[in-house]
Amino acid sequence: MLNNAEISELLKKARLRPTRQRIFVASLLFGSEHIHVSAESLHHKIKQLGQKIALATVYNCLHHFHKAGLLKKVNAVNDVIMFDTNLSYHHHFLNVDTGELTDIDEATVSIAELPKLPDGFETESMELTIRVKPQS
Amino acid sequence: MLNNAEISELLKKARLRPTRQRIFVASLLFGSEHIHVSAESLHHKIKQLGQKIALATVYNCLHHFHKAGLLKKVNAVNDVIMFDTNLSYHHHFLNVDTGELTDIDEATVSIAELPKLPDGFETESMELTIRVKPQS
DNA sequence: AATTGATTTAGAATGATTTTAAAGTAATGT
DNA sequence: ACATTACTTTAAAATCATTCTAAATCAATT
Ligand SMILES: [Mn+2]
Ligand SMILES: [Mn+2]
Ligand SMILES: [Zn+2]
Ligand SMILES: [Zn+2]
Repeated sequence: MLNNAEISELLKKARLRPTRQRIFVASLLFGSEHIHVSAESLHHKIKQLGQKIALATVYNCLHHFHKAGLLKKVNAVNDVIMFDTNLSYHHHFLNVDTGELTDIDEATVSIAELPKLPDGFETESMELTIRVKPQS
Repeated sequence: MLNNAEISELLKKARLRPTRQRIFVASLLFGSEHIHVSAESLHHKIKQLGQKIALATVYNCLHHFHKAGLLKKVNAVNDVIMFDTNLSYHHHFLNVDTGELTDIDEATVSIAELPKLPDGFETESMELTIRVKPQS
């Protein structure tokens, strides 16, 4: 629920030119509930809303937003890269049928022990994915 | 370290015809340490060993072995499907630079609490991936 | 308004995987 | 053994997500 001026401001702070396309994409991503999108899913949503932005631009946009720290890249699912507006450290349910991701409330998971890393390595990120499917 | 007769037996038990190609592929996968392979990496290894099996056959083989419960499919990494000869429930280090997977000893991780699943869903699998990179 | 460098875009290219369809082979019955 | 049958292998084409190319457009700056 941010207005265009606010979105422009947000983009400028991230050192991204507030272009027509970026403003529209950002309006779909930020300022409301956290969501998970792929380039394709976002492109579909844009078309549904009667706008026309090239698919390549959506890819560019998502990657730029990610580099700028506005989006988190989530483990690919079914060969599709998902981006997450929830930047905090958290885990996911993954619907294996649809590929849909749902955040897991971090308070409900606790990892008690962790193994030591291989020598000379450091952790980049850590994610628990619980793959779920409709009860059979 | 299985001989061809043992591998044939293993394939028959899995209701897979013990063809020349499957026997060779199985000999590379089973009977020694647990490994993680992609179709490409396995195909490379086969060529290195002076054998010639079509890449499509390697794909078919891995998928058949997976359906037969001989291999576990691990989350895709960098757009590449990895298969795991370690069938037990376990977690991985993922080298984000190379895509290489390493098993985490299950005894060194413990997940203390888990969230409740969405209604009508059941867990298919659960995996912790610790992405690691060379220390900077 | 002109310049400059970034951005957008359609379309081509890429790379992993899957599909097709034809040729080859394992299993089964005779 | 031989024939039959069903399954498997293979090269090549197709698919699909993503990236690249190069020309057109645009935002920011002078
Ligand atoms: Mn793919
Ligand atoms: Mn790809
Ligand atoms: Zn999330
Ligand atoms: Zn493993």
